[in-house]
Amino acid sequence: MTHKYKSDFLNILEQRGFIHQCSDFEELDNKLSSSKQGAYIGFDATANSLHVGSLVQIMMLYWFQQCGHQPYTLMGGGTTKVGDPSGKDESRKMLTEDIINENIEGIKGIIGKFLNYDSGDNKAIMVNNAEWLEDLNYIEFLRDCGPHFTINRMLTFESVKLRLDREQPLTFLEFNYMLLQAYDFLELYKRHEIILQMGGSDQWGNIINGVELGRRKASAQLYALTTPLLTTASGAKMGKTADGAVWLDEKNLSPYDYYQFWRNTEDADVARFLKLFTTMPMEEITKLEKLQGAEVNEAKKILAFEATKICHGEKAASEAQATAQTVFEQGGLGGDLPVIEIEKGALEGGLNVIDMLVEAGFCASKGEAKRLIKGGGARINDVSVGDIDAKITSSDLNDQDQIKISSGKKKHAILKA
RNA sequence: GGUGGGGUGGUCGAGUGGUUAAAGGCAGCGGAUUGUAACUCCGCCCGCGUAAGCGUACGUAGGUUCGAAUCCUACCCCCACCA
Repeated sequence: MTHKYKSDFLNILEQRGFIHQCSDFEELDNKLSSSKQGAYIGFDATANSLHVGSLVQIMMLYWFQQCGHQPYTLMGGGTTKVGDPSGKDESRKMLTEDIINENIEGIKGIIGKFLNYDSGDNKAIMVNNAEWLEDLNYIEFLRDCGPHFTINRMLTFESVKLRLDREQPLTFLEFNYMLLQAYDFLELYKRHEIILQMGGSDQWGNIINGVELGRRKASAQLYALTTPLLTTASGAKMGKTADGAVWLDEKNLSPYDYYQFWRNTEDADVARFLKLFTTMPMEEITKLEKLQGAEVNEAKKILAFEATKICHGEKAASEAQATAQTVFEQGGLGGDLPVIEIEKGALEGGLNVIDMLVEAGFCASKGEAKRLIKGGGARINDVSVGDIDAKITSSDLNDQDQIKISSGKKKHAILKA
């Protein structure tokens, strides 16, 4: 393995495919290799959870901490009230302070699974920009930061251009977002001597503004480092599935479903994802990368297991894997499948398959359930249901009083009497 | 404030009085193929109903008409130009 950089951190990121752009590789490398540094990533508080879209960034902070540096997570308690226009056609709905705070609590819990906030002299630290943005005095702020931003330049930023080009409104409120994010960087530098802001490639402009503000206001040398925008090999945005976002918390997405998300990675993405979303040594990944044809499934299992382990812990990952194996390789039932309790008595008269499909969450309406059956996609105990009037009876129970109900080949649930 | 343009199903986008539950694309779901992959092919894709059918739906509220997403009125919102 060749080492392009002096610092472990940049080498790891480089090897694992995290790097998209950096404002100054050489200088940053020097700083990172000479002493402990602080870096941060900002998180919007627009939802009470995070999904895999944020995972690359979190993993980057993970490595930062692993390399002995101090990671900071910035909660956008203040900036969320303004709303980042980056990559969006429309402005966000205004969120109330209560919701924002609730969201921050949720996000804290998730990041805590990836970073160590508890011990060590480089433990992760959480800050909230509401702390300094809330009490900002408008006139003071304008006089302080305003002169360093020209409208001419601001108009050239992607986030702004996108809106203007598409003739979508960009409010003055949102237009201010980039100033506030720049101000955050400056403030974090002053408070914690943080010299590096990381983020997705869509944040490049925002981060660079902070770098410049730091130089002008504090003569500070700050750095920007961004990750590439992640898409799947077939070009879709990462992290979207049928049922919506792939959340990182078990309340929104069970560890089993999380495991399955990774298990179903496209062939062409496996190696890339192993590097980004697991902490496996590069040598092992290189070996897995060589697998061909159906053998790729082995790599996918490892990817799914490792990724689930980091997020939900080893126990949950093992259980998810066991369930997946039983369900897909033996056609059985696994403990991690969703369970629907049913009355034994109800089976006497027979339960409508249609109702159970809706109950299991496979279909949003009875009509949809009927269509599923007509299309041959509904299965009871792995036998395709041919009749929309079909009923489930006690004769379908296995020796553990369970019935397997499936929609298609991948979605399964257990009816338990 | 004035003038002009526009608001259609998850999304993009046709549709300017009946044959429109609304073309087409995308997304999604299911089937075949397969390796729990990709590609390809096929079917489905507002709700209730086995079905005939009924109910809802084209910014909101009224109106004209046998009949309106389509015409009229008012209102709301967006865009452009002007002030």
